[in-house]
Amino acid sequence: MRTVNPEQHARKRARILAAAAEEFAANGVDGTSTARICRRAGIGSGTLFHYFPTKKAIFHALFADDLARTAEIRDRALAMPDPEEGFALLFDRLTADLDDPQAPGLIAAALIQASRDVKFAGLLGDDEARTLAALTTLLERLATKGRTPPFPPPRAARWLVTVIDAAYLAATDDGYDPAAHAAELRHVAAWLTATPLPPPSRGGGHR
Amino acid sequence: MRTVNPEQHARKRARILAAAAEEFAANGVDGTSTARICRRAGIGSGTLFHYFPTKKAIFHALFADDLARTAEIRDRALAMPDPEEGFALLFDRLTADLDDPQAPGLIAAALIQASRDVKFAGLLGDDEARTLAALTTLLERLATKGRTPPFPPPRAARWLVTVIDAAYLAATDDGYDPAAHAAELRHVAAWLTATPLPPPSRGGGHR
DNA sequence: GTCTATATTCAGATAGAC
DNA sequence: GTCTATCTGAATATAGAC
Repeated sequence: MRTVNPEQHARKRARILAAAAEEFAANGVDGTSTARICRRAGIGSGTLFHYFPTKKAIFHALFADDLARTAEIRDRALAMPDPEEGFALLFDRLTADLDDPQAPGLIAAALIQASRDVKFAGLLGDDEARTLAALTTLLERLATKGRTPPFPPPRAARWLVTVIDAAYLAATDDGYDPAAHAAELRHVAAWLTATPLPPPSRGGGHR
Repeated sequence: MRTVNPEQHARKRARILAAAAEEFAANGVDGTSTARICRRAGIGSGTLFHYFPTKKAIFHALFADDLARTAEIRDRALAMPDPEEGFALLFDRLTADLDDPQAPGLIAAALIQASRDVKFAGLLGDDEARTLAALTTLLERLATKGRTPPFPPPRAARWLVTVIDAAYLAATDDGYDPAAHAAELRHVAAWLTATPLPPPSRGGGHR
């Protein structure tokens, strides 16, 4: 009998997700029809529902894949003996997609989805809570080394996340220069955390 | 013959817009049916389309009303002899809706709409460009008084707007305290602009 | 009320692994 | 040769703008 080829399956799944991301980023969840995703992915509608049970599930998968990788890096950062290194690692991850032109649209779509889809809200909320906790811990460790940010660690962590989110949104502006923007963001983050950030580790984004 | 009562007309129009704002903020444009707006506004669908030609037009009106008032205040701020006072006035306006729970949803809806609706994108883009220009001018005037922000005025203005946008989005967090948040935002803004901001002028928001 | 758009289903066709 | 993964496109039923 025929068996499932995991590699092939994963490839096609990724292709569908890429097509869906483009559509969702441009038109939101409700503004995207499954037919458009199919057309862009070059498949029939039956195939789409062979890989994902519902349109909502496609959107969930798009984020779940990403959040899983973030969780990994978060743990790695917390396990590092040097908090400065850990902080830099996590910061790099959180800003890795700054040059992804789809980011603003996907964030907007996610915001709306979260207000209507409890499960999805939990997915995002959980991740955010863990990220805030990790950043707080790292900032507390840095504080014992004499680094005192303008706000107490939990609030500094909150503002850091806020500013990073803001940086993603600003990618909609015209005349947007990812490199210059990233450099400025490092400057703002350094002030917020009283921690100089080393130049970004080359190696590129991850999507 | 029966004539229109302008006051009554405006009242009902405002009521429809309020209902629409609530729905759009929670479900986005595509996720909101005109039927839901009608139900919430307590009117029939015929009435809705008597006041607005299309669903899109309702969304436009929601923002156009607000942007017109912002434009007014922007001009007033630029005309002030003391740039510090002008800056404070404009800043207060830009942050006036921070305690509006609908703000995050409406911003998300606007982001998606802007990517699909050229006219709407123009509406927002125009306003943003004017606001950036006004802030830049004010920061330049402040610079001549010895206030030197961490970035040159156009970039400092850009970051200020970006951070304010982000502050609106952060209003989705639980445990969100508008007052504390606003105070911290003032601190961040003061650093970004090298300008101490006086305590917010009481008088409340405007929506 | 009308008329269009669209998520999801289904009955079937093809083809690779055993 | 059989069994199942994979894929298709028409059919359905429902919702929603106007």
